[in-house]
Amino acid sequence: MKYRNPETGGFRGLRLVENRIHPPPEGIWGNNIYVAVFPKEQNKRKGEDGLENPSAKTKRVDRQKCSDLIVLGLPWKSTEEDIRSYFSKFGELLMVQVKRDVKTGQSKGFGFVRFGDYEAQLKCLSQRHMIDGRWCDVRIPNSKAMGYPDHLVEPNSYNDMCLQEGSQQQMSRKVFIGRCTEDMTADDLRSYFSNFGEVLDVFIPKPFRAFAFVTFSDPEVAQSLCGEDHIIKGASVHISNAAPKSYDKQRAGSQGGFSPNQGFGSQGNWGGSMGGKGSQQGNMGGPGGGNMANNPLLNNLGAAFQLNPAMVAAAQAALSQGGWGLLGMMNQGQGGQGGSAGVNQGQQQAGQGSGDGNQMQTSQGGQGGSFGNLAGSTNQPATQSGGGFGSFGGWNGSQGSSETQGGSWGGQTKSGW
DNA sequence: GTTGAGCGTT
Repeated sequence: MKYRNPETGGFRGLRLVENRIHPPPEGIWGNNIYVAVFPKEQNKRKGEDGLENPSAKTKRVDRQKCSDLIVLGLPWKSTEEDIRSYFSKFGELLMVQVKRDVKTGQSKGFGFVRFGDYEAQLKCLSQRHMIDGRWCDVRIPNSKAMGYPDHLVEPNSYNDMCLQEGSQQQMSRKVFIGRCTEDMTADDLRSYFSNFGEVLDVFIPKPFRAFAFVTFSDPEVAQSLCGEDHIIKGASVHISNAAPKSYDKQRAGSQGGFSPNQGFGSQGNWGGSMGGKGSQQGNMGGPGGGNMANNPLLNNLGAAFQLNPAMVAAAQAALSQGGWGLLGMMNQGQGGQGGSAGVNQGQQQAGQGSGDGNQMQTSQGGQGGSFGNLAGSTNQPATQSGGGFGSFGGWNGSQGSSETQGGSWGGQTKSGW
C-alpha cells in the first residue's frame, strides 16, 4: 500500500513483512488515501512493490508536475478575477479560465486553474471550495474521482440552502418532483411552478427517470409546496424536499459528513448564487444591497452557523418532518416593503431572540426588497397576506417561537433527507 | 422507474 506524503506529494509506502504491514500503523492512519499496489516485474526504476526506490538513479519527478485542474460548480456570475482571487491563497496561479458560451458569454459553470507549485495543487485538491456562496469541486480533468476523500464532502445542497433569520436554521429552496411523466419539459415545469414563486432552475435528469428538481429563489415557497401533490399535464406529481446529492447517509447524524476545515457558513457568502441558468436575476436585496456577503448581520449569522454536525443534522431532521416549530415567526407578504435587503439593526441581534419573536419577512416576486430583516423584538403585523397562497395563512400573527435557541437539540438524529 | 451533470474552440 502507498499514500501520498502530504508534505512532499510523493508516495510513501507501507512495507509488508510476511504479508503484514510493518511496522504496524498503530491505529493512526491519518487523512490519507491508501492505494493498493500490485507488483509488476518489468518496472526497473521502481522497487517491485511499485514504490519509489531511493537507490534508483533516476528520480521520478514527473509525479510532481502541476496539471490543469478543473473547477466544477462555479457560480454563474463568477469571473476569472473572482476565481483568481480565491485560489491564489493556495499559491501562484499560472492560468485561470472560466468557460463560457461563445455566443452568450454566459459561464458554463466550470473553469480551469493551474498552479505553479505542486504543493499548492495538492492542497487545493485536498479540499472543497466555497466560492461566492457555492461549494465547488476541484479535480484533475477527466478523472472521475474527487481529489479529496469522501468524508470531506459537504452536502451539495448547501448551495440551495438559505439562512432562516433568527433561527439558526437552513431551508432548502429546491424541491424534488416525483412521478414526472416523460412529456413534461423543463419549460413546462418552470412555467407551472412560476405560479408559486420565482423559479431559478429546473433540472430534469436524462435519460428519463420520472423525477425533476425545481429550485425557487425563495425557500419558503419551496417549503410550502413540500408534501403536496399537483397535477401537471394531467399527471399527479409529488413534491418533496430535495435531498442532498452527496450526503454520506451512513454517517448522517452521528458523524456527519461535514467538513472539518470549514465551518458551516463560515464564509458568510450568502446570496452569491442567485440567478440560475438563464433566469431573471433573483433579486435579493433592494437598491444598492445586492450582495449579502457584505452584510454584517449575515456574516455574524454565518458564525452562528458553526454548529456541531449533530445539531445541524437535528435541524435538518426537524425540517424534513415539517418541523416548523423550530422556526422563528415568519410573515409572508406580497410585494415587500420599500426595497432593501434591509437590516435595520446592528449585528448584536443575530442569533439571540429567545422569546422575542425574531421576525422574518419575505415577499413574493416583485420589485422592492426581499429578505428584509427587521431585527428587534416588536412584532410587526404581516403585510397583507393572501394573494393566492392559502397555505401560508396560518403563520401570520403567531408569537415567535422561543425554541430557536436550540440548546435542547441533539438527541438521536435520522438519516432523513 | 420518487434524489442531479458539468471536462477545455487554442
